[in-house]
Amino acid sequence: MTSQEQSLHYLQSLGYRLTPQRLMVLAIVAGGAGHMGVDEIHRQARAAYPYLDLATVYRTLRLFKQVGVVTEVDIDNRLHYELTAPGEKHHHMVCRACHRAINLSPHYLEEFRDTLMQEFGF
Amino acid sequence: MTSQEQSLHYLQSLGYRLTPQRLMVLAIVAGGAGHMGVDEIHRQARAAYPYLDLATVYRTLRLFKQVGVVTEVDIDNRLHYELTAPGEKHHHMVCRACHRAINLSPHYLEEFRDTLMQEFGF
DNA sequence: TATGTTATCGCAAACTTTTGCAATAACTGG
DNA sequence: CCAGTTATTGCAAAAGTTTGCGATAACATA
Repeated sequence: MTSQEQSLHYLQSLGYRLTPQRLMVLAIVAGGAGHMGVDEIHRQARAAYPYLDLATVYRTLRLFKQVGVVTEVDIDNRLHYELTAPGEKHHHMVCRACHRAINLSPHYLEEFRDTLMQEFGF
Repeated sequence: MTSQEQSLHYLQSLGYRLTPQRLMVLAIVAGGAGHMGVDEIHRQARAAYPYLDLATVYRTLRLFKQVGVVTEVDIDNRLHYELTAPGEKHHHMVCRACHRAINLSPHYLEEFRDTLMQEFGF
């Protein structure tokens, strides 16, 4: 069972219905690399499902976030989403000047964490 | 010198201008107890300054937040602001996934920044 | 105090996100 | 498999927030 299927089962177990719209949005977010803007998700979804409404995308993503399937990130005043990776710890850094977001590979974070642990004993 | 006056001086020292609108917004946020919604700030401000525009309130609060005079909080999909607790000279790092916050002393931030500059050319 | 420069303002419009509602489709139990 | 229940959808509109632009006012300099 893929992690996508797990998410869907989880939704169902909570009493939510499995709709084509939800499958589609999940697939797109899962397929994208890193955080995706709502607009981009909508655009991609409409390619295969032309009548899918923006409001539905927003509602779907809000639901996914609520149940923990997806993580919400605010980038330059716009909502972005990415699959929640239970095992993987990766963090974002958003440049305040250019608003570009970068994913920090664990390497630098670990280096940084080591420093923190030395100092604060985390 | 009150902490309000300190904030104003600080703004000026950064090259920002002191306008009646800014004085007003600062006074209102300082006067309110806890988080205040943008709407409420706007309403109160207009009582004394009828032509003050909502957009100006938004811009002012964004500026205050940027320079650290004020803290932004998202409550039920609406922006709220409160005076930043005086004396707080540390930085926060907030994990967007788990929402845990850690305080950083400037020293480690600088060290971390150096690493980032090397790698990403910021 | 007068003058020049330019940050800031008000206004209108754009943009992002949320919400109300009637129609539809997903699930349930028979 | 069928009918009933109700969560979900699409649409339209509202609500919240940001932005472009010309006019104005704050500050610096003399």
